[in-house]
Amino acid sequence: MFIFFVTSIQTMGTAERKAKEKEELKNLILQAARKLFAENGIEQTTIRNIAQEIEYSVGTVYVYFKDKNEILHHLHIQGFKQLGGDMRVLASVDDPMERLRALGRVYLRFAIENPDMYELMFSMKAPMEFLETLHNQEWNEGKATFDFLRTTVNQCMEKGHFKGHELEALSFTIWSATHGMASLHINQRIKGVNLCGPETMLDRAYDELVMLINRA
Amino acid sequence: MFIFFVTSIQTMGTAERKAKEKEELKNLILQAARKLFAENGIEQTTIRNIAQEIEYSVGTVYVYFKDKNEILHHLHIQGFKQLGGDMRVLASVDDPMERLRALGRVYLRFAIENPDMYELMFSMKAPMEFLETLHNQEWNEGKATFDFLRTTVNQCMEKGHFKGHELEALSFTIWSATHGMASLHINQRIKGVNLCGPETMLDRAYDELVMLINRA
DNA sequence: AAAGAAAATGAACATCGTTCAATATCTACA
DNA sequence: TGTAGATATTGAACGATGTTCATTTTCTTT
Repeated sequence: MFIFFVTSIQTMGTAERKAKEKEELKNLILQAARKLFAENGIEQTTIRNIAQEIEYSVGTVYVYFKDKNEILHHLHIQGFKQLGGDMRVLASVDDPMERLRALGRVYLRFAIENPDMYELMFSMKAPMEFLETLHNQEWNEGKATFDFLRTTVNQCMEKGHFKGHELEALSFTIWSATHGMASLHINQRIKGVNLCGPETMLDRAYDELVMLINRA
Repeated sequence: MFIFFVTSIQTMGTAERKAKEKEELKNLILQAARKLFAENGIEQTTIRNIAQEIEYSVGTVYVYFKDKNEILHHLHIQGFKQLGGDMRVLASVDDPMERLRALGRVYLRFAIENPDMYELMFSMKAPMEFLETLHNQEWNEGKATFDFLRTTVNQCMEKGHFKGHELEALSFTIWSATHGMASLHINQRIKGVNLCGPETMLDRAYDELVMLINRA
């Protein structure tokens, strides 16, 4: 599919080096973007800020990324890699019910510690809009994360839990409940609704969910 | 605190009329904003659009509203009034468990039918940021809505359900689960995760939640 | 060393929310 | 009824944003 016009034996060496340099700069942009996100939030981070951070011009950023959505999409993938890593730690937990309960706590901790990243992954339009510009591209990151949950729920079922429930729908319900807590917390919708601190409320609420799940 | 300099007997009449006219124009702006929201979405709706819709200048909008956040906050209140009205219909349902189950369906239907309004009410920063600019102002809209849920859950407890659960935390958990479904649906995070249509998935997932609740 | 390819630049454009001096309209009273 | 003062409305202008692209700079090959 790709045709390279090779004009000499040495050309291939420099071409590889150039490709590596391009990749490095691309990563440098993403790294700067992520740093500025963590420092000032996504909304406050502009293309000009990113360019200034890596000491390149604005136009250069657009040489390496089609638009801001593509940058956000790449960071959204990085976020899923981090969350995936956090979740894989639980692979060592043998009892599926215990793993399921721990999974939600890992998920919630990730959301609380990386609120901007979480919003990018599960709320913002930008990364999904970029996904739509690609043809036939599916949301593999979300799929993989959900698969981990579904597999765990399935193992719970095999052990006799969740009788009468549907695997797919129940997994989605559990995801929804946990995501809902994270979402309401990040979007500051807990404030004013209860008396205790929002993080305490999250822990208590998750305990309630666990109680509901344990019964089934 | 407010001092009116009244210069004649008739002054009060015209002052009232003026106040009413101001109120009417304010409502006209909100009405136009809401119409444009429904037509083109919140993100695509600009102050200039709103001004053009009501055939006033841009500056006029800023005479009646401090900034865009204030407009969004007013519409966010309107949304809660509508949702509150939808929910109050269920006051006639005697059995609290039945009312609780129906409450979630009403909530989900509202979210699906008014996605932009829902986002404004439960996700966007703007209305909460405006709330913070006010002095000592709490999120009364959210409180009132949550109270309806908490009251219902409390009545369920009085009938012997949810033994061992905490009222406040369990209510929040149920809200989270339902909100999570709405949020994932509106933010297009269901696509690609499952095979069936997203709305079918929502119904199935809510049924699973109901099963969990019924057991407790 | 020079020509051609590749990379980097930053001024310029359209649009956004927002401001405010200037203008237009209306009100109250002689 | 006419006029001064209050009130309401205007829209050009500002700064910031994402984005584009003709131009310039740098690198590569011969």
